[in-house]
Amino acid sequence: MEATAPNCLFQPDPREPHPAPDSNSVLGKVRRILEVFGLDDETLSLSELARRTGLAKASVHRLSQELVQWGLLERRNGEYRLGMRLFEIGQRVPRQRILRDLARPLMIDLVQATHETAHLAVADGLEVLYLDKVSGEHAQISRPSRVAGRMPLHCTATGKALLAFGSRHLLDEVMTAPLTRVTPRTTVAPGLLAQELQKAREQGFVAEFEQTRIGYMSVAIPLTGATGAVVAALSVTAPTTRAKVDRYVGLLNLVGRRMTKLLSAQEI
Amino acid sequence: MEATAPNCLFQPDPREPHPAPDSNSVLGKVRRILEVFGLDDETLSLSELARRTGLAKASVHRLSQELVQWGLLERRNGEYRLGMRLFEIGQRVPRQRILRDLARPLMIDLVQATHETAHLAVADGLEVLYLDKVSGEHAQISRPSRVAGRMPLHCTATGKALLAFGSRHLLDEVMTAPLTRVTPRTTVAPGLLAQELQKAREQGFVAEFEQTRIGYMSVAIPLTGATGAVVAALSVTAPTTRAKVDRYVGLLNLVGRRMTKLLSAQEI
DNA sequence: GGACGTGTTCCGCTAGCCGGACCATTTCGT
DNA sequence: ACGAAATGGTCCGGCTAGCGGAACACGTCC
Repeated sequence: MEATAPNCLFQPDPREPHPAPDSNSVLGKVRRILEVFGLDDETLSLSELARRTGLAKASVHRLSQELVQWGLLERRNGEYRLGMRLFEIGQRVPRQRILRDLARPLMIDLVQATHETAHLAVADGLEVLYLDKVSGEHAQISRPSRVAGRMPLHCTATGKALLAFGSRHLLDEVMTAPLTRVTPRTTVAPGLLAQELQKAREQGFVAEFEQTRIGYMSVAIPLTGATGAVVAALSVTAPTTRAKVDRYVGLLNLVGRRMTKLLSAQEI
Repeated sequence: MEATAPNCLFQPDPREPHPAPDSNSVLGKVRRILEVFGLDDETLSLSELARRTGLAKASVHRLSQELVQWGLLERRNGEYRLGMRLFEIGQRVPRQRILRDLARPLMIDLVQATHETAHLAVADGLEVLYLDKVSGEHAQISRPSRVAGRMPLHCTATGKALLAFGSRHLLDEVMTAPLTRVTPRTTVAPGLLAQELQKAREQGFVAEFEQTRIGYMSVAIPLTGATGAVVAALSVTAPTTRAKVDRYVGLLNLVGRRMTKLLSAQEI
């Protein structure tokens, strides 16, 4: 009954969200193939695919053919890339779709009231996973936050909200792992983080200044589901020069109450 | 060299976008498992999964376990549902991401100018696949169009645009298959459809009235990529009572020109 | 009580997967 | 120009991973 693979010796990424990368099952190979496509690796050749996955060229060829037939992979003059059907199926995942559909109108309200950017995120592993993002009209240059992007839990406002109001177990996991420094102002001392979270629990919200990206700050609140457990977090991000924390907190609380009502009717 | 499976005898759906459903390979089984989750089937039990896929219970059990470990499936008190990682990988598919990222700001402009709903779609099989949707503030009740949803090519404005300006091969395929009637006003006569498409080619846009949904009309234009080929379509949908076709056409053409410039710099 | 339904485990058989070796092209490199 | 070294693609015997019927342990409903 001991799942969660025993291979904890891993350099590249300190504790990834889903363990067990090596497995010579067919599914293991398929997994490797689909996951070597990075966020910006548009296309990969067959040889490149074989090299990165560590699989035999013949195996990659056979499996890729089948994946193309399914639509999970596409072929563009000899190169492979992720296929449209992957997007299609991905849009069906209920946890994401329900949260998104409920939150979207409220996020638009938030953005219209603040002219800044709103984020919706859930915890996945030791990171936040952004489910949606609505940008304000203020032209934002090269903001790297993107939908389905990830960031550490301990440096983002949404992450801290999920930690402060989420399960004890998750917090313990974060505390035992080393806290990576994302910017010079990122909280990397466990004690300090604990203080921040305690303050958050008292205030009901989290504010973070330049801990994720220099020049920007965020305010976040937790969103609770029908059972009362925290299921997601909602945030407003703004340049520090324009930061109006009190206003963001007021608006977020307003939106949060509406969201709680909507979520209590749903099964998440 | 004869790919594309020889099993053309299929009742359930007249020509589905991706052929070859039966295959006793591991990937074939996984495909069945992931695709029996309908648009609204939140969760399925193991037995239900085995029943719908036609696979042995033990096989479903084993594969599902591996899928849960990967994150493509999630388990909620005994029931299975599509997992978050599916959403995450799906957001990476380049064709969708590039089109969406480029079109999103322009779609927001469109919506702010019209207060109606904008759609971005591509052709997939004999259907349009909606990549994105931006709704106007006018409260729209129970509009079933959703992101990653599908509709026949021949009844929607976006679909007709993709047919009129797309590849000859695609048009032939649509013409040979029977044209399903979605509403009483749907064009089901091939000759009439051909006329509509010819008119569209002359005018540079497509308008459709209540052919997809009673009470609503749409105007669409094609979007051309770097090579000059049509890669997607953009539309405005409004209740027939508020329809201002000329205005929508003007705005769409404006946006279309900007989009063409953006797309010509990208590789789609 | 038994007759369902569920999820889970076991285990021997076999077919589906494996991957080294090989081939046909194209693209270098000097 | 000419190999050298890439590339994508195919073949096929060996073997192992996957298969699925059967049996299991629950819970639930007449």
